[in-house]
Amino acid sequence: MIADPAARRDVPDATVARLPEYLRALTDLAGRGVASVSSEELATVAGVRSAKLRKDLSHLGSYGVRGVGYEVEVLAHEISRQLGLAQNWPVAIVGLGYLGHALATYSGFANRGYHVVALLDRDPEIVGQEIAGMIVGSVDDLEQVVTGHGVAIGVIATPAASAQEVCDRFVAVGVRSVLNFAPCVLSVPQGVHVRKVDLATELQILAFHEQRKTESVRESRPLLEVSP
Amino acid sequence: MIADPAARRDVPDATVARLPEYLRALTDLAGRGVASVSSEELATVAGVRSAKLRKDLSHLGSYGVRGVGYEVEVLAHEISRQLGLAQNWPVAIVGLGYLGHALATYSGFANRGYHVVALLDRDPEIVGQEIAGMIVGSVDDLEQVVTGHGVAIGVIATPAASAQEVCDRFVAVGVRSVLNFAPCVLSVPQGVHVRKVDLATELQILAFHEQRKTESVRESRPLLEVSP
DNA sequence: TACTGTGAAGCTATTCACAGCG
DNA sequence: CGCTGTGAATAGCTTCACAGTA
Repeated sequence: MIADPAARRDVPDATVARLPEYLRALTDLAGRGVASVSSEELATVAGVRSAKLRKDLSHLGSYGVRGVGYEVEVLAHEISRQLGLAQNWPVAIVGLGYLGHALATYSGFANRGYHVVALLDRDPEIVGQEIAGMIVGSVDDLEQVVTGHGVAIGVIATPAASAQEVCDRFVAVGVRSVLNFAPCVLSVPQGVHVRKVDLATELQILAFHEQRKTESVRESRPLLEVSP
Repeated sequence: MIADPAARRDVPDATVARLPEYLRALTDLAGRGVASVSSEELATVAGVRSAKLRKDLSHLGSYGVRGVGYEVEVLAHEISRQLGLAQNWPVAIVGLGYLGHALATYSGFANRGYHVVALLDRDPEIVGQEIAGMIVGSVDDLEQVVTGHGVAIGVIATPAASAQEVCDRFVAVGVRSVLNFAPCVLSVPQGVHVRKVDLATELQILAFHEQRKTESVRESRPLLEVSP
């Protein structure tokens, strides 16, 4: 085995997706003065099963003490490091409708390793406004802003019709990570990461399950058969 | 077979999670006057592989024509039906900070089978304001509002500290589907569905990958070779 | 022919259950 | 002893490849 703490093991995507939640849980515990937790306790706070938590953490290395548990500070620091939260990533937000506005003022960003360095919009009514202590700039200056601030992550909160164009411009000046709130698929070259969040999608998934619950109560019979 | 409410592994979760995206793609195509698509074309618009699309659709039944493709209208209708979008689910939003505001005005909801019937907040400064054509009510009236409008889905956009309490009150008056934007884990009884969206989580996942890219550039060596 | 629908194979993720260690 | 870390077992998801069909 390798002693190098920076040794890059392969961390599964499913695990990566849960690390922020573990970090959030650990931060909560630290705030309440808890110094040490078992996998069972931490799993409860994070909303997963303890076996899954232990397996996930095992991909990062061995940061627990057998018979005791995990030191909250140590583990929080390690997860932060792996997520790269020490680096204060410069973020630019394009599109300052209500959602962009919400993102710009979201304290969760500043507190967790991100630094919103630019707000851009196309609408002359919005350009020049002050939001979250920053002046909204024109999307025309996107390239200059990205280059000037070394923006690493681009957030797209525009209508769907503009999203691909904004994305292309981000990519053209070197942005390789994009968070897309517009309800459309973005096409990007290899090596660029896009994550998509669609608020309506989430509601639709809930509605699917809600409908099943309602149906099974109404019909009180299995959904098996449909005659053709 | 018995009408066991737990006996529903009909449509896999992973498939359900993609149905809204397929529907969005189909709606786009319909808007552009396209009447028929192949799985290849639809998959491209939806951002997946055609084999996955076909497998997903096969869980809903057989709505394509071999040698031809899918009729856009027919397939859109079928997915809508399965997602329960004909039912115009009544939704209540609690917490009208910027995010709640964004959700209340999000046209994606009204257009896709949801009906926001109530906005509630705790802050007397916000109660009484008009947002998206509705008057914000007091969270004190939550029970009355939920019962009166038959709210099926509760959206929580409050700070983390209030989220569990709001959730408990939703559940106590019969809400079984909750969309949680607060950065905390909600505990709910069996049979209640919670979906969580955390904006900071999404950024952290991107940052993880961004960091890996940056590291591998800095070190400029392939990820394979690790000397033991 | 050109496409869908689907078994089967391959992969990834989760859970189990216990060895290993403080 | 109690708890972590992990191989092994299981479950779930994706991809392949082609049989089946309008």
